[in-house]
Amino acid sequence: MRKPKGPSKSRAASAADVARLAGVSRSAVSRTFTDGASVSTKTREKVLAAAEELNYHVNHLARGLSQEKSRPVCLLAANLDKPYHNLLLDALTRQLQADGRMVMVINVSADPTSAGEALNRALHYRAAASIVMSGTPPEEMVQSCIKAGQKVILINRHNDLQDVHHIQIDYAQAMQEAVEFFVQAGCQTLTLISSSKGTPSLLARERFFIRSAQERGLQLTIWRGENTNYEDGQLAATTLLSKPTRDDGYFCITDLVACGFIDTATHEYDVDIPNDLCVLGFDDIPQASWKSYNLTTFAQPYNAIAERVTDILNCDQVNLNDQESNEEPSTDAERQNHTQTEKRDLRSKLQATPKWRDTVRSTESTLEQYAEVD
Amino acid sequence: MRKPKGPSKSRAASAADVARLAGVSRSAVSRTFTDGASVSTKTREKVLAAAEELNYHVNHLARGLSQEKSRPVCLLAANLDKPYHNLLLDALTRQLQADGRMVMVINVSADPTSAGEALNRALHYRAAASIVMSGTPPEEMVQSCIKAGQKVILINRHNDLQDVHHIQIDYAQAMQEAVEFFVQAGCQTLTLISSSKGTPSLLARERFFIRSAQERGLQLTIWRGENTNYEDGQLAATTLLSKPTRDDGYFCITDLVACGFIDTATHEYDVDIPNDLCVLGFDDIPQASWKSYNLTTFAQPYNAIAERVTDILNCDQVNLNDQESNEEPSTDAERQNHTQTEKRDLRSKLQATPKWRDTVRSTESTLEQYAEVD
DNA sequence: CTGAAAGCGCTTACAG
DNA sequence: CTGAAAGCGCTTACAG
Repeated sequence: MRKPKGPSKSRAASAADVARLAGVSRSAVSRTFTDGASVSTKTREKVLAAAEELNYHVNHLARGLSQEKSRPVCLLAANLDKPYHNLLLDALTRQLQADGRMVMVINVSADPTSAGEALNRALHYRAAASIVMSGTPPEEMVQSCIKAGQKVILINRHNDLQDVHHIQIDYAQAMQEAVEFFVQAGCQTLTLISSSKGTPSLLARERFFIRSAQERGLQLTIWRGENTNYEDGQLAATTLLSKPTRDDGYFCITDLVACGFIDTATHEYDVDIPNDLCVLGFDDIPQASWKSYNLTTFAQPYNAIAERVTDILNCDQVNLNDQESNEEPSTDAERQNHTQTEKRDLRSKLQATPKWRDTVRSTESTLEQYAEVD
Repeated sequence: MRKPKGPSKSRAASAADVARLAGVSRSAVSRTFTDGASVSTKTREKVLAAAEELNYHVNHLARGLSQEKSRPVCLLAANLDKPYHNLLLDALTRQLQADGRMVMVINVSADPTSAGEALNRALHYRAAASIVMSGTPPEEMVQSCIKAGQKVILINRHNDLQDVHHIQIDYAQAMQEAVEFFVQAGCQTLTLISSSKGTPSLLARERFFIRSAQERGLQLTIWRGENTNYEDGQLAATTLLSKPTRDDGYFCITDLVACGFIDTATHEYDVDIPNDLCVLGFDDIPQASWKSYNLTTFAQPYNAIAERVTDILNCDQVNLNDQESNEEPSTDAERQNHTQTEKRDLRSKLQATPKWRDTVRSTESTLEQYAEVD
């Protein structure tokens, strides 16, 4: 009930206020709230009491001016209405928070220039890092960020930029397993339902699927819709199932496409999956396990990706572009090698794991081989 | 190729650097990047050129120390893997960004204490506002935020806290329309499938639905699952459809529940919707329109909510808790009234709009009355 | 362990 | 229109 005196001008208390009330220097206050700093128990308690009374909270905005760790991390995300992106966003925000990071999410709309604008914002807020899970920022913006001392992490979107960190899924193995699924189910002819969007991960999945199908000597048709959404799957079904002959198996490049394909196949073409034909998806979105779909698919390693991100953030390894490094200079060959190795390690860890469900005809052996993981 | 001299210590350029290069004072630099400030064209151009060369970007972290507008806004969100939350998050981040705000998303997990921790973070980062779309932060934390000069906005989660801004949907009307749907479809007995979670918006929907059903003299059963997810809908179907007699209509408190209910009803109980029974959902998540569900539901006014939020952020109306206001003092009655009016206005604007689809038996008249909105 | 001082980058009166 | 100066809140050597 009793109101405390003093500047209640609805301005938050500062370290100076606390110092005054506790009768110590502002350095002492600062030390009390700094992890490894040396303060006597007595001082610390006085400070803590004063802080409590004034409802003091260290201003991380100000702290960020000198400490890199309390600077924000930017997350460039798009398609926030799509399940895959949500799952990744969920995993990333959890992990980054647990790591003590403040994460600012930048919604990168379909507008192709917005990724650049987002990176610009990241620059303005002195982000410790920019994590790109959607969009393709222009190369010069990425370079600006790196020059400003920022780490840039690209998730599932390989390009040839120097000095950026990449986190990628090993699509080669997943696509090989995908083809194997179809083979086990007795499929001879396949259709790959993809998109002409041409994002890096789409292209990678396509390439490896095609290669694996060829290796297995299967006949493969490729169909590409505009996007990778439910509607694209519907259109694929309408187009492909009207043809005089149907294939044995259909690999949908995303689960969303698979859901649309299955719905139209089932409700409009009276197709019985997996008896008439086999369907496979990718992403393991929640809907894939819904009864109407029960889709065999591949789960992205969402949590592993998120852990990778914090690993990268926490290694204060000198930026690769710091050419005039004053550590023991290594030869170009060695540097190259080290980077190579690191990339390979990283890649080898992130595997998409198969989720066996009922849209591919099963055989006992495969069921065993690909037991549900969790 | 040629490297510029100077401190390329991978430290970003500061206003001082720019001033030096341009041969002007740092005030001039500051003014050049401040909207209404007065700088001569000549100075501005020199500054701009120097800034360009040094790749200078105003440090918003530092700016936030004195300017409220460039301070971040915090968004407390949970269930980032659920469609409703994604749609709202999408709308909010878009709108806030368009308004020039930096938005930091805090993932409030199921842990009940995490909402408080999140608000604590908001305090540390001197957020201009905290927007709560999930979780129930403890009252004292909310008060701390407000005392620190922060605006607190609660979305769809009414409570009795003073001085916080509320954005709410008018569930009364939506629930009345829901009951009307069932009546039009010829239903006499209804079941309300809800959850025992007891969040404010759930309770409000329940209350108004019950009231409307009573007004219409319908027989109503209430069933509550643990949550409001797909699995809860499945369990509801298993439980309710095993009973000796079934009701005519089932109102699912969320679309996710409705999807689970429909899937189990269709695939396990061989129910034909809407001929055997009618189903209604709430939220209009993307899956509601998928062919397997084609669910009649109510769309949350996502964009209107987001616009409301920025409206609140941009009105610099003195905080309501500033009791010793030095404006012309108004009577308590007047203040009260004003707040009331504002709340009513706000509420009247945000309506859930019905989306007519095929899970309720239709009659021509209702089809006309509730034409698809967009 | 502790305090005075300089520094991080900005903005905003205040004189000119 | 312009610059010197004080202020926003913090941290981090530097002496003691």
